[in-house]
Amino acid sequence: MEKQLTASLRQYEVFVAIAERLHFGQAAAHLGVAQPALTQQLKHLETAFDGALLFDRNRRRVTLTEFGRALLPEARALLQQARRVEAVAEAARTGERGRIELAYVGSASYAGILGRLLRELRAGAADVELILRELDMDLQIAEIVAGRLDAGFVRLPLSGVPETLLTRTVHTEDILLAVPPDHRLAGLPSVAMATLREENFIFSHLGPDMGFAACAYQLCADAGFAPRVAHRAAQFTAIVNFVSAGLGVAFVPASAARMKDAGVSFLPIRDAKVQSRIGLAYLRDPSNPVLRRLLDTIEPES
Amino acid sequence: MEKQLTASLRQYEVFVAIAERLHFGQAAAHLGVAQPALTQQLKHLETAFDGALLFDRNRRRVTLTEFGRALLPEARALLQQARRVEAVAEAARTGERGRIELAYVGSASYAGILGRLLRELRAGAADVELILRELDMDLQIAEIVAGRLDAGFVRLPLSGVPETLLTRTVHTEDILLAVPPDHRLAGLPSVAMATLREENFIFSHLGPDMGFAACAYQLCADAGFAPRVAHRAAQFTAIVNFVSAGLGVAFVPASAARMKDAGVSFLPIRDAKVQSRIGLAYLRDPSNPVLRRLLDTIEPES
DNA sequence: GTCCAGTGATCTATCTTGCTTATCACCCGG
DNA sequence: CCGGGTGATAAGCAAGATAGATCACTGGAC
Repeated sequence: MEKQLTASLRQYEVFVAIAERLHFGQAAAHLGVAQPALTQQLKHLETAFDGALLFDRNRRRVTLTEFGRALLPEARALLQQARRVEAVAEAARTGERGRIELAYVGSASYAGILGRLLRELRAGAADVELILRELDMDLQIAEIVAGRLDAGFVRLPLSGVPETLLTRTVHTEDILLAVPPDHRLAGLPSVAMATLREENFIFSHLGPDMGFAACAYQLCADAGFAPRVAHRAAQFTAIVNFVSAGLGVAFVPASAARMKDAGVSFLPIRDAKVQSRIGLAYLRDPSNPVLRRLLDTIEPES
Repeated sequence: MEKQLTASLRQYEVFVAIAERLHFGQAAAHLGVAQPALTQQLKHLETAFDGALLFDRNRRRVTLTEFGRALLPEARALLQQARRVEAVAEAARTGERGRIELAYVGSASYAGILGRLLRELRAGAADVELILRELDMDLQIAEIVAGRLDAGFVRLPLSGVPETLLTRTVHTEDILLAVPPDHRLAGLPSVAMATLREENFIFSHLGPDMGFAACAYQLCADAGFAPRVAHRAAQFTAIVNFVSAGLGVAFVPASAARMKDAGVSFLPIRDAKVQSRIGLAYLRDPSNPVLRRLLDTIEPES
């Protein structure tokens, strides 16, 4: 049980108010209380300091004692810090200040999500510490549900996740077909899904019901066939490498086409009815004010 | 009427205590109160912040929310400042810290008073601001009585001063006779008072009942004559100059003999029964803790 | 010298705050 | 399913804070 504080903020407030005016009545008016309250609070403060007087009260004139003069700057600093705490509290409460921990799937970084995120977070002169890491979407979901991660950018859709896990689309892009340099389709301005029925496909390692793979399967299903999956890879960089090596063709998000890798062609799909969406996944009713503010900023109509 | 503070030191104290242990019971024990008090105080603090929760209380485990985490360092700083105020108060109360305004008569500076004063004030790692000025003793007394000066070094004795003005002797020294180079006594190892009856004297401008002049008159009275005062001057430097010019002889404190001015001789007085004393003059029951401490330091038996 | 306006201190009643004890509600390990 | 551990809640009490009325003293006006 450590040493207790003996004086209260209120008492310092009274002390400083009197010291600034050297007049009990005016100080009382400033603090919005009756004058006897000041006499009493000040007396308590003096008692806390072993009875040492802070003011000489000559009935007619109030002056600081040397003791009071020595204490005044420290008391002012204390009040300033108290106001600062409350200001920080207000900022932290509204999410203008604080910490947020986010993750993103690798392919989100191609889409310019991260730069936009930083811009959103800094909006309104906010002072937010951002902790960011790349993580596969299945791990992200586990971390978010476990409360170890505030939110994460994933490829939609999700499936088989708790209903407390919500998502909000933040980016939508077309799906392109990546073909090797020597492929029969290479060089064409675009392709139709129907012509792909017999192709060998490189797919993500994730199942057919989540993320980008779900969109890819949907494209094929819309065209009336099931894709023949020749290989699987975890990242689009790897998938594009596979395509480059001639092992098959692959659906990739448009942003992944920036990788002009070894002559791989990225062809628009004329009759694609789905696009790939990147979304922010988070738990319903987030307790982190920074996340709440981010969600408000991203889509104010919520 | 400015913005009021909404939370008390106690509430921050409770918040920090809980945050440091993440356990209400242990925090309560640390603060020396029962556990429900913490629940209540914390709730008050949260209410003050618009109801934003500072902790997640899962019955089984208490964890800081992001909001609480953001607030914690500021709250710690606030408590630290509060402890600092109390430490400064303690130092100021005991006079280890603060300000003191002193004066001294010019002749006190010869006697090494000022260096000693500084040493006393710095004793015990004290942090004291010293404001020091040279001032004639009559002005010093007026300033001290008016409360514009904490204390002053003067030549004793005083007379005609309020009985609330006390003095404490801090230095005692012999009185010497200053004679011109061509004086009949110049070069003698010492003089007797009886041989000075017919001399012309240079005296201080102050009356015969105060300070050094009082001692000088006493010397003559003890020898059975009244000195013939040929000239008066305010400072001993001027007096010695007069002597040097051959206008007369003068009594001076031994410390003034350091001025080896133009061949003036300073002769011990064989039969002197009085010495000159420098004293610190101050008002009874000084309110300035630094002065109180100085008085204790100078003469602890008071 | 006397009086009066101004100002801080004091008194008292009332209301609020903070604490305590007792008890409840809930989680979790055995 | 039970029992230990933990935070929340409830009720009562003591201390603290405030308002309003009044007192007591100062210092200037005249």
